[in-house]
Amino acid sequence: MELVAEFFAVKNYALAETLQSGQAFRWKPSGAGWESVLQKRWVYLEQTPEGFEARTTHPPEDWDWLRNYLQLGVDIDAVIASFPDDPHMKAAVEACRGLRLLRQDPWECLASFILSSTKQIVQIQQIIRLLCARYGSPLDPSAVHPHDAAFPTAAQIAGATEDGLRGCKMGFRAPYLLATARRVADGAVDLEALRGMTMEEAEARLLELPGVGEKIAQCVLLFAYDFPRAFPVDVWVRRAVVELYFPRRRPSPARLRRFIATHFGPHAGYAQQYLFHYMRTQTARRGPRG
DNA sequence: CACCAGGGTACCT
DNA sequence: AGGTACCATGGT
Repeated sequence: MELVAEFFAVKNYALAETLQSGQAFRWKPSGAGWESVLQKRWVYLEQTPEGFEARTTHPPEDWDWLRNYLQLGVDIDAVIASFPDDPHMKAAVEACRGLRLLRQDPWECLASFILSSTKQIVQIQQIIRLLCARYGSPLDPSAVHPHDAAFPTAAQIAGATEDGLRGCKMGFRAPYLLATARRVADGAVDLEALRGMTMEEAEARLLELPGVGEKIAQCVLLFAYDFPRAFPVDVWVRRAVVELYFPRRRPSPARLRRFIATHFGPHAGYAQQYLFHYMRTQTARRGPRG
């Protein structure tokens, strides 16, 4: 078994924060870096002063799959420069300059966020670990960690039972994941077709799926597709926007939606991720109410 | 023990 | 359109 290594030069890429920022759930610390499984490949990443080093099995013809996943072509300074010029966004950027958005596989992203509802990130990671081990295809036995498995396909989950999925600790989310997996597996929904749609069309398709509401739809649009204005609003982001921008009187849901849709600019999704990270690290272990 | 977690759904006004 | 109970599970 042979490992292949490659160096990537990149500035302002906060690798650790990005991989643990609640977008993707399969990265775990390993040595001086991080490891995960992308598609059918085991991957290791380690930050260096000039960028980072990547290692993988199965010599790839090229590294485009990793460049795309890590979004190395994004000019993060231009993205940050597009944020609204207000003290709250400045503080969020200062808290972690270099936080990035990943570009994930649509099915893995969709399934992962169906499992995310009212769960803490560590628990989502645990559920997905069980799901992959029990339903995903094992990687090549010559891999670095022969027990690692790919994220299960929609067809693999569609072939499971609700009780079997509940055995992965996902509770009431099991019937949602099962029903959505069946719709994807039988072709009732084509996740690839969403790439050519407007954000509104793509969101409408996602909202048809069981267990997918506005928040999860926005997560998939932002983390798996190319919709930079998608803006997932979870409890942390809602708290951030309300406390920072509406300190006196809490806004009506309609007012809040209108503000979010207009205030954060063409890269609103990045702004959201900075606010999420800022809020979560500032108030870590201090309790939700601060 | 009470409360919370990258929510969605059914059902109420 | 806006509000609420309920849905499992594990952590604090």
